[in-house]
Amino acid sequence: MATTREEAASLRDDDQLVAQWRDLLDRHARTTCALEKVLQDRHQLGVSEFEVLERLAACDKEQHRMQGLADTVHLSQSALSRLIGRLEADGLVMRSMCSDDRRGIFACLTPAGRERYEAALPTQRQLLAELLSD
Amino acid sequence: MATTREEAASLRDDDQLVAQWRDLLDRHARTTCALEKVLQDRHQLGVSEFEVLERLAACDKEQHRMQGLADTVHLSQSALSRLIGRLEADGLVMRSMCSDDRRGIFACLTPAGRERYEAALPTQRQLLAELLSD
DNA sequence: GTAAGATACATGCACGTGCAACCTTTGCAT
DNA sequence: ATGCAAAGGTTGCACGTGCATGTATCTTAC
Repeated sequence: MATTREEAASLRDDDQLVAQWRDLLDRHARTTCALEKVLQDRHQLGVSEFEVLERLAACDKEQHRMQGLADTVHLSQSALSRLIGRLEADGLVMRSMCSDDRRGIFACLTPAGRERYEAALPTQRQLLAELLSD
Repeated sequence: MATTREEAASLRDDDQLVAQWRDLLDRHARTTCALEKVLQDRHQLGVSEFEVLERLAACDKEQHRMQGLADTVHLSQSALSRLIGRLEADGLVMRSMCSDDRRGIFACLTPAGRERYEAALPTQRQLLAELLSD
């Protein structure tokens, strides 16, 4: 059967869209998998854990709310709550109340947390450089 | 303290690398989350399920081995085994032996599977178009 | 032909995640 | 002041995933 010019164009668009989508999936899977392994092996940290530590390390003085953190690392509220729980159990972060809104909870790095983050940092950057360059 | 020109350049590289990484994470999270919701709501399919159906629908005659599928959709072998199990339980795919290598297992679409895939296709493409364009 | 190693798939298990339910606190309306 | 909805955070639960293991089959070397 014949194909009109418009249909052909729309097919090309579709193919290009799918290619873009698969490229995104490929990149994400490769990078995340590799990072997960190396961070876990060398520093006992998962990818999400590292991302959270990075946000906390960024603005040192500022305290970070749970909800805000959850948004920036694309985790559900509950996932972040437990993640912070794990980090706290490992002595890497501390929870503290915020006095002006007593519903809120602040998370901040402990010295051990900062140390662990800084140890893991070069590992992560190097892997990113390898895998995102192509 | 002073910063040499080389250090400054390396800092810029680092920032750019991190920006690229976060952009990847952002895009992936947004797209995957939205897709997951809409595919689940409207077609009772997860993102991975849809991806597998798409691979199966692509070359209709050709039979697909489990391992090959696992690689193309970035799932572990066990994850794919169970995913095919779910699809099979839903009547969307069929497993069949391959006679030349009796370790291997073929997966192929059932008519119901093809129907479900084709029903979900426009939904997925439209969402991709919305979210990947920016 | 047989034994040893490799490959393909399935399954037990531990773990991280999202959703929904819950509790506390806050803000707003009356 | 009081009641009521909304927001922040935690927890019970179900589910999908990866890793390690188990079983069957294929391959290679002797």
